[in-house]
Amino acid sequence: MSAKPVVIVGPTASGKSSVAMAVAQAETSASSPIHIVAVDAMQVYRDMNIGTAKPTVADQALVPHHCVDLVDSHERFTVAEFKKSATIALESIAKENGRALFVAGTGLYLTAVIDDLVLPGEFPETRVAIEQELNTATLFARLNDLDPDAAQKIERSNRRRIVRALEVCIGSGKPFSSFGPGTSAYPDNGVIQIGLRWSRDKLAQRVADRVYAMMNEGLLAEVTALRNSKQGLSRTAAQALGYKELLVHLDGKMSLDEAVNETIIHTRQFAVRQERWFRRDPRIKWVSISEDPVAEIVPVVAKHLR
RNA sequence: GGUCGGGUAGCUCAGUAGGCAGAGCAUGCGCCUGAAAAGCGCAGGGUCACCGGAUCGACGCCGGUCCCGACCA
Repeated sequence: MSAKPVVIVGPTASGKSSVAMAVAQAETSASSPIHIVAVDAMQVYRDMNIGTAKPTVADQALVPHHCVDLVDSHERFTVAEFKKSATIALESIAKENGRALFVAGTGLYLTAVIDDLVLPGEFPETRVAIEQELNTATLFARLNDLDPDAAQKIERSNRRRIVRALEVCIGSGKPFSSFGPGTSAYPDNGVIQIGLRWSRDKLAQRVADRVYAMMNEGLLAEVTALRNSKQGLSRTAAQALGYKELLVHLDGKMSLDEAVNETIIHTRQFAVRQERWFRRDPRIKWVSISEDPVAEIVPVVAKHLR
């Protein structure tokens, strides 16, 4: 990494983006402007704006943003592309003598960048061959044979992780575990991370409020347009919260009310999963918020940006 | 008013020819390297509507009460 960013982490609907905007505008030293980098697996897709809570055009005009709108919504996108884009963004920010402020909701993407995860590469033909085997237990046994260290860290029912580990072992000829300690190493990387923490009840309320607000802003129309586009949505984009559920509704398999309620539940669950991911990282400085994230957090972030 | 269903976990519902009460979802907790807004695991949770009866033993059988639904009048 060229320059050390300051990172704001927190679950969805915690108010990360508004904090970042406020910080960036408060710190308008012309010599070293703040750039916001979105570390978010869904804001990378163009034309998915309302449901991903993407920074608005107005916000993007006020403060330079990075890692937003990187690909079309029918395209495949993975951590590797993200890591590349974020690295390029950091370089260009450094070149402009700016300061990078990360707004991070996707833990894996953040780790990939700030802890410089080594991505072992992809081996598509190998993967296809592995996928032929339908019995996950058999795959697990094979992995346990090739790379016992990796197998030990994976639940034997987690087909997804088993397949990927096997893909790397067979494709690269080296054990998956030889590529590094993984996502839970938490090395001292010098990056300051500040976490926004809400009580569960308040966060749940904010999630529900935000989903209703998105509906009022026209999320249904946005999803309808994407659904009608010739290329459709990529596998990943089609799983985005709010989009996934509204697509089911548009297929006539669920009422609109149900789809909205499901979106609220799934978003709440996602927020909890994000909290669980981030709270394992001992390097994060947590700040509890009771009412107003901007008022309560901006001073903390600003202090670290000096 | 009558007949027939039904009342079991927060929700939707299984269940037992009487023998320690189940699933899915939700909730809590944990895991996480190319789909990560994804994926996987573990856990808590019940006066089986209420009252009485027969039985060694009742969520189940018998009698009554109260609720809900459908149909009939």
